[in-house]
Amino acid sequence: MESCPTCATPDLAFAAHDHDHCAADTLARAESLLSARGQRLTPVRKRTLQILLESHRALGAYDVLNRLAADGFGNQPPVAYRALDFLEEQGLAHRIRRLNAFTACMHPGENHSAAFLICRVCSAVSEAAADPISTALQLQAGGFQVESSTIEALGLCPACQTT
Amino acid sequence: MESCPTCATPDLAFAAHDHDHCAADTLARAESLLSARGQRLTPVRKRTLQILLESHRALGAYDVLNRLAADGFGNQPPVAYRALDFLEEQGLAHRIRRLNAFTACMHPGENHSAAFLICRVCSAVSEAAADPISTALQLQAGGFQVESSTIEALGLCPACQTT
DNA sequence: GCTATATATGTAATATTATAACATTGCAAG
DNA sequence: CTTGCAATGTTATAATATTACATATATAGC
Repeated sequence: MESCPTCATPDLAFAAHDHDHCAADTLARAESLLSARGQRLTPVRKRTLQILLESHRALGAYDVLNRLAADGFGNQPPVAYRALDFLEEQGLAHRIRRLNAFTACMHPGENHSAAFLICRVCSAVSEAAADPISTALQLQAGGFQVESSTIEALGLCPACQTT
Repeated sequence: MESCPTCATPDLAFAAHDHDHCAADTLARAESLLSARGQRLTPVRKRTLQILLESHRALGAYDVLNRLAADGFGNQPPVAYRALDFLEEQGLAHRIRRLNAFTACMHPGENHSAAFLICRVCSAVSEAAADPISTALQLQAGGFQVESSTIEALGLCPACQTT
């Protein structure tokens, strides 16, 4: 599947863009990735991903759960957590630890460790390239062997700095 | 106050060392810092810091609370959270988001943004210099203005790689 | 020393986030 | 088909965190 040039912009989340297209494109890429892996995007999982894709924000598991329940799925926590955990394992969603919340991955299939930029004003969450940061981290870590890293920045997105 | 050369070793937490000395030294530095700032290290706060300083691990707020209660302090969550929040504000403790837990700061008074190395085997937590990592992060962040960052690595400490 | 004020602590109640355990359903390979 | 595994539903509970308000203690100003 071809990657959309607009959607590949690094801080897409903070820029005006055709969001319907952005979400649809990401969902399509997710479906294709999963089928290539022999994994199933079941109704709850698909709906969960769609919910996350509606905005470039992080949603709490219970927010997701309420949405799912409203759509006729189960309304107990494991329903949401299982779908979210699945999406995370498959690299289609990320957990934002700072917020105890989840956000859709905007670059599914790409090398997956990401750094997150969280705007404290508009709550948008954007992914930045983590590679240079991870490299710096492993360097500082010395003899410690890094297996997975959490890199999250809280601050002001370009738009919210001026307002 | 003079900094202890042994205690200043970067991955102290993972190395064998005179821990009583390490803890006492850090506590003394904390007291001197606070008094210079006109802040009070009250009994609960001091005890909380001592509890954190007993090991190079992160403790959950409720673990701390149980210890405090056993020592005759209040046994409701705010008792622990307030002490921990105070210590964090003063740069004497850090919250490890990945673990929903807290750890004593081993370099109080120094430039206070840190990166954490968490050993998944022995649970030791060590601080690494965050500056080079923060620099890389701000660089990748582009127009986003980073105000505070969370940098945590999960992996294997030197000792646990060999065993 | 007193007293007023601000700071800190105690406590009750509750909100929020997350998991364990087990029953049921439904798809899929043989 | 049917057997087995993956996914979902549901109940219950654990773990983490905050709000709100009452009480106590320290300190500065008198």
